[in-house]
Amino acid sequence: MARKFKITNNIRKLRFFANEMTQQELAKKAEVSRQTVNAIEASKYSPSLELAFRIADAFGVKIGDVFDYEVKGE
Amino acid sequence: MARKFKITNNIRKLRFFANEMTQQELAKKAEVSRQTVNAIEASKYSPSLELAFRIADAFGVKIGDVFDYEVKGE
DNA sequence: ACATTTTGTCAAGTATATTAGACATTGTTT
DNA sequence: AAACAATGTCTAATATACTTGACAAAATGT
Repeated sequence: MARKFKITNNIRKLRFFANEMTQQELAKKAEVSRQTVNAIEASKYSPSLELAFRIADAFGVKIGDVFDYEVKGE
Repeated sequence: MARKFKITNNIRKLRFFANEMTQQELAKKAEVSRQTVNAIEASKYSPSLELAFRIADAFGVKIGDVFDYEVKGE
């Protein structure tokens, strides 16, 4: 019955540790719009796998270091 | 100017090592249609991050063990 | 206090992922 | 050879991601 997953991310923390990189800068590095970065950081929706990779790349980390997922309820 | 990425995957190999698990079975485990599994395995398009996580989960491995990406040219 | 930057948010449009149904092809089993 | 399972592929519909433009709110700098 369609287990539900919730995807979480550490974008805020990663920006902080990257000398408080701005959403705008991240957007530029990942070649995506600022609004999209904002929405993803706020978990409004989850990105495509492609964008997820580009974001990880912008921080120089692995995709698993940016995004994680949890199975909701069991 | 919009670097191009290509996403690759090891689904075929992972199915093989999982006792030749069928696309149908993988589809069921990842709660996705068989056609989608087929298309993704053949790199016709890349999945959503959510589905990428579910596929990794179906094999009991990390997302980076299923998908990888390469920067095209440079 | 004023100006500037950063973030949050909305709406409407475009692009891409995912679906179901159907059928052809290939490989396997009897 | 006939039956069956697995894969490949197409089409049309629906869902979700992503875009631009614009404006308000919050934070930061002078």
